[in-house]
Amino acid sequence: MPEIRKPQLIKATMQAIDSTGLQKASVAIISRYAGVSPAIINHYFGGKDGLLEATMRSVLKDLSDAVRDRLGDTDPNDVVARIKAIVGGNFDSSQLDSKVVKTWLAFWSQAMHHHALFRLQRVNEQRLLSHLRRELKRVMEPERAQFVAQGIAALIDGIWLRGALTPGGINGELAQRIITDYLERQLPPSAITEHRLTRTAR
Amino acid sequence: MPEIRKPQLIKATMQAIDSTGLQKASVAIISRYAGVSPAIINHYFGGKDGLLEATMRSVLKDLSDAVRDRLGDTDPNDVVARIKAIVGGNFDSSQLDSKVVKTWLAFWSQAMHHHALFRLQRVNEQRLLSHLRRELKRVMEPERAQFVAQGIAALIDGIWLRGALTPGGINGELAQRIITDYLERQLPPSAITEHRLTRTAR
DNA sequence: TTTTATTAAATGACTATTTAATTAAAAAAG
DNA sequence: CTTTTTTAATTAAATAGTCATTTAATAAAA
Repeated sequence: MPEIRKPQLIKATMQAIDSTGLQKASVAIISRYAGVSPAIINHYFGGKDGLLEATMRSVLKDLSDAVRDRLGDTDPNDVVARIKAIVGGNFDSSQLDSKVVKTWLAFWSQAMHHHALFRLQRVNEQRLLSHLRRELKRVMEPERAQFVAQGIAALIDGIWLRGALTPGGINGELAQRIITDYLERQLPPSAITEHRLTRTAR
Repeated sequence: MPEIRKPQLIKATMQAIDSTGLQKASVAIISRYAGVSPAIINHYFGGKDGLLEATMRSVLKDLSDAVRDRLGDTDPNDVVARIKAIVGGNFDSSQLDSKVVKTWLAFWSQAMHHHALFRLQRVNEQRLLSHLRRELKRVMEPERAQFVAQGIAALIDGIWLRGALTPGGINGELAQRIITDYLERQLPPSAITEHRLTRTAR
């Protein structure tokens, strides 16, 4: 029993949001994108809300996967590389697609009035902070690590948000440069040395 | 002929967005907040779109005013103070109000599908960048000034966006600390000295 | 008297969801 | 294997409601 309809409808939801905005993404329009009857949304998701929640879950999972994959490819002791992996995951090409960007933003504003979406978004927000803090704590005091983590997280979201409004879209490469620059100016000299030694030693 | 209705309806629009979200902010609900008939929205704004555009204009103007006021109180030669004024304006108490934050975010996501709103938002985005760049160019090379301006702008928007999802709201004081810290690490030593001398000299 | 402000009511289009019916697939029984 | 029975998938149509906007009328102001 291959559940083909659910991903199909989630993709259609993102297409609808991309082309007309969440405001006008009615079940009629979404189901038309998927080439099925509107009633099928209720059958598989229990209603429009269920579909929207599932769509957001899907977007969050893709981001989470992109970060996890990149972290898996780094030396567990190379703090700088790991932070760059986290940043890179957030600016992965899968995250820069217009469909995905507009869906993200739509849900971000929607989350403030929808308990379920709010909770999802908040977990995601805290996870980014937690990932960054865990790495930073290895090269600076905890309090400072928390501070810098908030800075990096803000840079990620801010660059992403500003890019969403730019006609050309998000410049992932520039994003990496800005955040790497920030990170290097925050690291104590000892951490940079340690990092380089570690990398050389392997 | 005191045009009392327009600001009244704009305020009602923000109240509606604050309590139910833009999605459900119908002309019926908005006009109920204002205590008038729905038809009056068409009379004064030509339609719902006109009202939304006017509301966004109002929000943008409040931000612009907050920045301009603070810039007016600084020494034109004190670069650091002026950048802090720009940042401070963006985190002015008027900008941290729940009504305003939710309205901002709603329009941000709406702008992608609405020519008029997109243009407004983009002008605002570019103005922040331009303000920052103008100041930074006095203490670093133009190319670097552009780079740092993008960093500060991203930090402002990122902290603001993340704060919007936080139950406690935006922490304006922490925002200033993070951004000031960023700025100080970007300034060449000469600029810091210059700044301090200028301030002492007055 | 002419214009402006305001509203109640009507309009027609669109909303999400439900119902009932139909088709296709899977399971069970022969 | 077939045939029958049961379950799941899918839809067209109906429902009840909300949407923004228009119309026509009334009240107020100029």
